[in-house]
Amino acid sequence: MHESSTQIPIKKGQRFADALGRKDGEIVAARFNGSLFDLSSISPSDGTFEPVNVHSKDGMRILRHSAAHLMAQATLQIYPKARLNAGPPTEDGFYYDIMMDPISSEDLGNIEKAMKKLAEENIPIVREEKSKDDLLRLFHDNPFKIDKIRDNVPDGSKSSIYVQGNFKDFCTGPHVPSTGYLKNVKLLSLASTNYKGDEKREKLVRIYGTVFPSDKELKDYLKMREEALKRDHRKVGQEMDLFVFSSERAPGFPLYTPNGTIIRNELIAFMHELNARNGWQDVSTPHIFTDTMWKQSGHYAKYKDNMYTFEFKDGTGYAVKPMNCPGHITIFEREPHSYRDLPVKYSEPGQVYRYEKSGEVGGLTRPRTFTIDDGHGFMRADQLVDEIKSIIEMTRETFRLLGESKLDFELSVMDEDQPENYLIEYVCQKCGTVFHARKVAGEGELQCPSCGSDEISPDLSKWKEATESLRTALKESGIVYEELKGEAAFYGPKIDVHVADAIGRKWQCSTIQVDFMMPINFNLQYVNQAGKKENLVMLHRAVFGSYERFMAILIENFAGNLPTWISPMQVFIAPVSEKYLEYSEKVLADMLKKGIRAHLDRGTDTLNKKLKMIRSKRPSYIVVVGERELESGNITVRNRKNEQKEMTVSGFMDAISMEIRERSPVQAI
RNA sequence: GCCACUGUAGCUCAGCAGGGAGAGCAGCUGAUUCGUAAUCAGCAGGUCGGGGGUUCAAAUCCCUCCAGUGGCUCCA
Repeated sequence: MHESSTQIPIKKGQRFADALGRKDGEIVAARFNGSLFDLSSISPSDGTFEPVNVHSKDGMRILRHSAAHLMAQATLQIYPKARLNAGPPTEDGFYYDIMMDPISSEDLGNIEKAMKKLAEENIPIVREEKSKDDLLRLFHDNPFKIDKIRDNVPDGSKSSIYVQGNFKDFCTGPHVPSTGYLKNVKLLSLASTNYKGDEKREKLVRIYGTVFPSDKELKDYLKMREEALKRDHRKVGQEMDLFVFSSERAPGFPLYTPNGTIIRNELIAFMHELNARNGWQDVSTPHIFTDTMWKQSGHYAKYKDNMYTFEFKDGTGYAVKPMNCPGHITIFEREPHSYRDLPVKYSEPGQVYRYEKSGEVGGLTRPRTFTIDDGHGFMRADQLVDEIKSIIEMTRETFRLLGESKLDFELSVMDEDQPENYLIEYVCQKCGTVFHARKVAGEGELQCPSCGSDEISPDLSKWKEATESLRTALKESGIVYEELKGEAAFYGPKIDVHVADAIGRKWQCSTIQVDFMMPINFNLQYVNQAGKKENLVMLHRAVFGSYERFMAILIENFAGNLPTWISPMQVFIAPVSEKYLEYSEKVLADMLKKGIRAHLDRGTDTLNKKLKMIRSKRPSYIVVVGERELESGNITVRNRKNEQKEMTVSGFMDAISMEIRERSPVQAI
């Protein structure tokens, strides 16, 4: 991205465009005193401004926001009855939400055509200041805009609209100077959404598109998008024969083939070692528990609709587990714990089942059963920071498996203005009882469970302490993170790590959650130094997140060309002809004996054909055996970069074994 | 769950203004015994997602259900 820091002097009352002097199609706005202005705007005072290049982050946002307006203009031309809601820029394009009759992807072409025509006409985009009353009058036939004007413009003050030809939109801008800047647009997809994300509100059509400063950049982007689709784990998984879905027998439930199971097992083995090194003990729990447990844990109250439940013929209610924590708690509870024992940390590859609504299921990133590398730590509050730091370090080590990958850390904290969303500690002012509760909307005021008084006051100190522990751990680990207010789980604050897939969608992988609820629900305590029982804190953590989702990201990250240690086919042996089968069998047997996942092609195809056909299975190394090798007793090895080398069998096996042992992301040969 | 699109052989896809269900690859058989991204020939393979309707006749038109894809909502 192009970031400039050139400063240009400007006088009060002068237009930015005039001060800029030269005509430069790359400059789309001006930054003055930290705010963005249209080039056609007048400077409010003397000073200097920075020209905003279209290739800068702000420049692209302005370009895309302007393209959203252009799309709205074109849409209104074709569908005059349409009503616009909002059209912001996104990370790689823009969208506009519009209330209109559903349209099809063919209609998108027409809108795009109309947009290009308007861009060709190079219509000036003009900002106009209007009073609130004028705004309400101008947009009287659009309830969404009226809402926005009422919400955002204080009485008696002014705001702006942007006008291009016969089109106007309520908007603070800034925008590019004219529609001519928006020639390289492409409409990408259609979706539906509801006003304010509320499914009870109006249904809107969302049209996605993108725009670039030049035709070449647009073409490059579209090409990149196409390439990304080829890396989709569902496609690669099919080619490599890793998993299957049976839409009739198990919709949304992945079944792993032998190849896929190899990847899964390697990941599980990695996590087993990482856990052991960090003091997490392996446990194993059943998939089904009686409903008494789910009632106690609170899962029934909140998630019963998303759980697979059934009643056995003896009348007992059961549920397939949607989470592993109650199981781990059941193990923890088996004996009393001294403060000296803590932390106690249990982990397991715990397979859970959650009913995801039909439109939400998809591939391995959102299946209906998945296996969490689930860990539950039982500890004292003073141990939180160190334990969280340790998990953060585990996260870093784990994601190094992907080579270069960008991790987004998020800290989700409570919104203190909405205490009803959280489980909070309350103190009764009358009798002094301390209790935990979650205010439920519409259920009236909370009362003290022992004296019935409603003179109770919330005590947020535990929440604050937990949040501060997470913050401290992040800071001391040197992590740059984003803090999201109101995103905390109802039982505690959390850290989430997001990783992007092939098409740029962000998926939550690692998570570290402080939990107040479970220790209360299950009355989990330890005996302190004074011999008194004390509440403990629970830490839920997953490093991969789920094996399914991590596998998807792993596949997409490497486009299926996995590091050798986790590659289902580490070596593919291709004899030049059947004459060399006997020698090939010997080479294969040697490798299998060493634990190398080698596969021999015993078919009668030509060498060319064998190599062509195995391509989609993405073997780490290809070994060719023919007359030369038979005579020398060697093999010819070809790596992923298509580099060839003749080696002794033992030399190759030593090198690849080392590579596998080290879980190296790069090839040794 | 909501909106749009899609569903034909193991895979990729053609056929769809109604009238014989097709191709390439994979598979099987035979010939070829081959040096780094497809040797040749033959054979076999399908309830056209399921159900209902319109029609003399439906893969094709209509309705409905299911599933998949992209979004929205949700994601303990």
